[in-house]
Amino acid sequence: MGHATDASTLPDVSTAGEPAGVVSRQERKQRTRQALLDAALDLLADRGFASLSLREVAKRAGIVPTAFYRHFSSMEELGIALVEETTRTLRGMLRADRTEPGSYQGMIRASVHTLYRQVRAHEGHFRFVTRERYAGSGPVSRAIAVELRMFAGDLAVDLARFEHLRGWPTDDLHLLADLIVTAMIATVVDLLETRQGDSAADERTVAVAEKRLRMILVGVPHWQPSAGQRDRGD
Amino acid sequence: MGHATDASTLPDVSTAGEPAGVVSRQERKQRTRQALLDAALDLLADRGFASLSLREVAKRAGIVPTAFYRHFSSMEELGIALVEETTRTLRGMLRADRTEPGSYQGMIRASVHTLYRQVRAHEGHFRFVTRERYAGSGPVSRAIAVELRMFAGDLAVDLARFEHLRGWPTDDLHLLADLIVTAMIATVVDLLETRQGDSAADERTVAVAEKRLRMILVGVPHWQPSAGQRDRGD
DNA sequence: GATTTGAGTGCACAGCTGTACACTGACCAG
DNA sequence: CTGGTCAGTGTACAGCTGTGCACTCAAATC
Repeated sequence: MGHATDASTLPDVSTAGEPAGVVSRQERKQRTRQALLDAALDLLADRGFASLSLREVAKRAGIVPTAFYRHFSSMEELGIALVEETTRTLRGMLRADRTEPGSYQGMIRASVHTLYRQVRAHEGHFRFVTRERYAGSGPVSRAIAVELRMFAGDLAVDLARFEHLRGWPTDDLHLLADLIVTAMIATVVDLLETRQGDSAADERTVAVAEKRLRMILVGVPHWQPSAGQRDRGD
Repeated sequence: MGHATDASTLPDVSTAGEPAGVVSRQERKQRTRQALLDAALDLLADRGFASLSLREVAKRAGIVPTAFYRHFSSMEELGIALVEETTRTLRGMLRADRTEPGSYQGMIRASVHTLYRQVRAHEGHFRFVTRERYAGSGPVSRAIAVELRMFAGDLAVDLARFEHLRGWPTDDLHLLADLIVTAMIATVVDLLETRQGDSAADERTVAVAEKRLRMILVGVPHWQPSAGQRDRGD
């Protein structure tokens, strides 16, 4: 990408109809930026983010270490960009899965399916996020925590539209939403542990994911909001 | 501990009634070993295990880097020892909390209280374990996974003694057990995020933990084992 | 066409890393 | 008293780390 023989940049023909090889300067920059993100993700396949060095990422992206700073002021900033990349579209997709609140069952199936497709399409991203979620007190973990809180917030709002949940206090609603988000994360982990390509195992994992959510939600109609504290013995 | 002026080793009086300063050789060794574990835990207060160097740990423990190998063949081995230290007593304590299966409520309260005391008494250990749980594919993460599976296994066995759960298939039982273990881990994380010393906040966190477990368990009597798949619309 | 901008280069530096090697000296068994 | 064991020492080395600095040279701007 740097000093090598690069025949793609023709002398004239400045702005034609967006051909593959010819690029503006800022487009070229963004391409290198993406190369850095992709390089980092590659290296993160079997290691933690903290053990990742700037030099390593730069080398794999095909640039010299010091050029890294033209794109990110630190590795942490790159990490945050990776978090954003992961959740950018997913949040909206999951919200869409709950637009018409029919049955829990339908909502569960749609959400799990969306999550499944998204994880399989971007394994590296989700492996990174689930790993870094608790891995330290750095800015990356904090960014992930913020994103997850937004997921849970979205969900709490949507849950409030359901029959049995209409009367629940906000605290209980958020507790349930957190429980569901946690279950979804567990599903992500399950999927990442399932060897890719084994579609039978995938179906099993998805079935377990749906069952897990049903198990959480089956109690909803029988929960008495914040009455609590009494030992009812069963 | 090494060449420094060490007045504690008196010339004679070999094996008296276990005074503090006088030690056998293997006892001295084990003391250094413990110093290494403690040093590692100190350093892990705000960083990931992977970013921990052998030299650093050795220095904080008061020995020279190469002496580290007298105790552990690698940092990974030390990490595994830390995992073991964390779960060694806890597993039995939690089992004891479920010896007489009275009510869910009692079981919940006892378990949460045990976990609470244990976390507060060994914050560093639990911070380490919750962080490293997903942090990579290394031997440490694997050791943690094994321990957690044992916790869940214990729990599944004990759950099988309860009224409504007697007829459940093993799969469903394990799913429920995993759900509960996950909730307990979430509680650990909550406790570690709660500033230590704020007893009011502690009580709130414990209350949330109990409520979360109740929310999971309230559905148990209404779950129809593996009937599933049908969309029952609520 | 002349000038400015800025992505990427190459070198340099101090500081850290794991670990090989030969060593010391206190403890312990004979 | 003698000799072996072994926890801990000190030196050394190659390889990696982040980042400062002066640079090139194509693209963008005037």
